[in-house]
Amino acid sequence: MSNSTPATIEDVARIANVSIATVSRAIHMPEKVANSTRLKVNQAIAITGYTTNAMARSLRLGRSNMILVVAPDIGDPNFSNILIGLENEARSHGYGILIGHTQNDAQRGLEYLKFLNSNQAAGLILFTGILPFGHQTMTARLPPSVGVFEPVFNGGIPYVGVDDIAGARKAVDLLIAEGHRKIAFIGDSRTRLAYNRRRMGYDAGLDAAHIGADLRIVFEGDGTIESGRLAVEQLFMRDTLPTAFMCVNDQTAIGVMIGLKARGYDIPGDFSVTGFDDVPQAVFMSPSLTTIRQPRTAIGKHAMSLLIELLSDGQPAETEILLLPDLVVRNSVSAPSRARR
Amino acid sequence: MSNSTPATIEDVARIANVSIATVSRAIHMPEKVANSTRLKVNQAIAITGYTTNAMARSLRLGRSNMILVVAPDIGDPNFSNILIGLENEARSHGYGILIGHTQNDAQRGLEYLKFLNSNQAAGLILFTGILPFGHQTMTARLPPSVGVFEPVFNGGIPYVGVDDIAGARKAVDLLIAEGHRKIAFIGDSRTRLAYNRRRMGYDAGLDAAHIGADLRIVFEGDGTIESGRLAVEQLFMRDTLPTAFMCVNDQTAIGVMIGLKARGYDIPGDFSVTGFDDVPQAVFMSPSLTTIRQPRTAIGKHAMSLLIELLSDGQPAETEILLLPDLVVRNSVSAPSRARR
DNA sequence: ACGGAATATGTAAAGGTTTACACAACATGG
DNA sequence: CCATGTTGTGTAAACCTTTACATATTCCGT
Repeated sequence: MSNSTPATIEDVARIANVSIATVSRAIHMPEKVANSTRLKVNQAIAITGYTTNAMARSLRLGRSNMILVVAPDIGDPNFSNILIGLENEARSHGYGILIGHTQNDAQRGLEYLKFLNSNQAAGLILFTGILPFGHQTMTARLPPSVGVFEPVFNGGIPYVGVDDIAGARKAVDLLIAEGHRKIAFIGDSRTRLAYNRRRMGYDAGLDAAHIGADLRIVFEGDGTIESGRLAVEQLFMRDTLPTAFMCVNDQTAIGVMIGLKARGYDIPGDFSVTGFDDVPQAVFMSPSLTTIRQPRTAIGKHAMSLLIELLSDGQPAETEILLLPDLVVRNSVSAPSRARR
Repeated sequence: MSNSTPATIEDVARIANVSIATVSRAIHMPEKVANSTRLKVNQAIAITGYTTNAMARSLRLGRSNMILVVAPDIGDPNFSNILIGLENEARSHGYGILIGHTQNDAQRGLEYLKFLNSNQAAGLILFTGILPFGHQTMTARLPPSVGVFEPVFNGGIPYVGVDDIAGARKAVDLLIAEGHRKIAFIGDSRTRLAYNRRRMGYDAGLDAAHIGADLRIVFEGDGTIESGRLAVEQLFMRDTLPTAFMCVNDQTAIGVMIGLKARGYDIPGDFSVTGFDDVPQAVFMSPSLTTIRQPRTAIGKHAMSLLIELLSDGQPAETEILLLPDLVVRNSVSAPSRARR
């Protein structure tokens, strides 16, 4: 019993006095075996401590019960909570997850492609634009896949993301409600889908409040803290100062806050600032950052359940799932100071 | 060639005009096959795009090339960088990693134990005290394992951690060098190894400077932000105020800073504060937190390489690897104010 | 009571790999 | 030139599971 080698289905069959086929059926199609038999088998399983050898099973079935999650950066604070969502959902459907990170290295990506080709994963969860998918040959063999945050190719692969437009709209609406009319938008790269969508939310919000767009206070950058700080510097060299900064992400917002504080301004007394993402440190900033929270765990959950659906049906129910992000009100926003209003 | 089903060893054998055994040998024991044959096989592999079916291989070999990493909390900011270290090392030795998190739930832990029993992982990386390892029967079947941060059982399983004593010593030495003599120690639970070790570093540092221990300024807590804040409150109810707070971890230090700021004190003007861990937000605090940095990536790397060694040799070269953490000097420490010195 | 369906179980093949063993070819030393 | 060793390759078994097919049993309606 406390043998060193794990029990096989044969051990169970011998003890239950049935064939191995019956044991397999008792486990996977319980309704197909007689009650009495099922009982015997279950007892034998309890005695032996038998667990199905996943490798043999996968080999026979031609697919594994593992799902590969490939992300560019495991250390990204956005990642871990999504992972939790992914993992919970996967486990509850009998799948395990396997994590790979490419560090944006094409070589790495290729390795994972190989991995997939050797049938080691039944499905793939793909974070924003990672794999060197130029290779048409490779993509042909890709297992069922789901993207996270942004669509992966032109076609085919469904994805789960966040409704950036609606999220950005919440931020800009808050600022407008507080009385701001001159709201700067500090973005990252125009090549990024998130930028364009959040910008659309920003534009729509201004439009709805009949505030004309002012391109002098709209910036591009690269989404880093430094890029936020730089945007502030540039703004102060011009003549049109905003009363609020709406930032494309929290990193940028943090940079903006640093820049403003370095110039001796008070937040939110002199300027209001909003972010997007709600990274962990947002709450530790002083003032704590008002931002739009990515529903990370939910994103993970949805992405995985979409993939699992794909795995069984073959057809995606929908090709795009956009989750609604929440506004998290903290202390970086207030009414504009009379002086500069 | 661009077939939908992946190529098998048989396809390669047919094209190279050899037996499948030779193909296998050409791959895994290249020195055992003739040069000419190896060439033919390699060409055939290139043509077919063959990759070994990992499941079949694992089944045959009786072990997988996957390593399970079990952690209580994937979202822990300490975790991701360790993961990077683990993953890099694993991949470079042909292993993949597989992540499970228990969320401190015994049921979850049990599931992973089952997983291990079904031979799905060749080895195990275990973060601080996670699995419900009371079950002696279970532990008997555990694959080669390595702990991270703290030893897992009484015996047997080697681990990789950080030299807490030396790390704490660096912090206390810095404070002493700055001129502090009344240094509070804000700990978490005495049941935790890290607490005891860091406390030892603290004691040793005071001792070396011939400063008598003052138990009125030594606290226990639970390692959370709130617990740090609470310690400050308690201190102010007594009469013996320190000039510096040495905290068992960054969370506690953050709490201490919040508590002190809430009372209107300036850091480091009125009080100096040190942490331990260097969590990501440490640098974003104001003032930024002087702390002891966990060499996270290195910890991951060492843990994995120890495990891989175990996997091949069976015997651990050493049973404990302690890495030296670095002091990260930021802005939360200065000389004590004259008034309270 | 009989034919046929429904139910329950067993037999055996297949999935892709590694490796013990067998065998062939060839080299070496006497 | 034979005995022996070395080198390279092939054959076939084994790893553990699932499932198509065959077989045996039971049940039902007529």
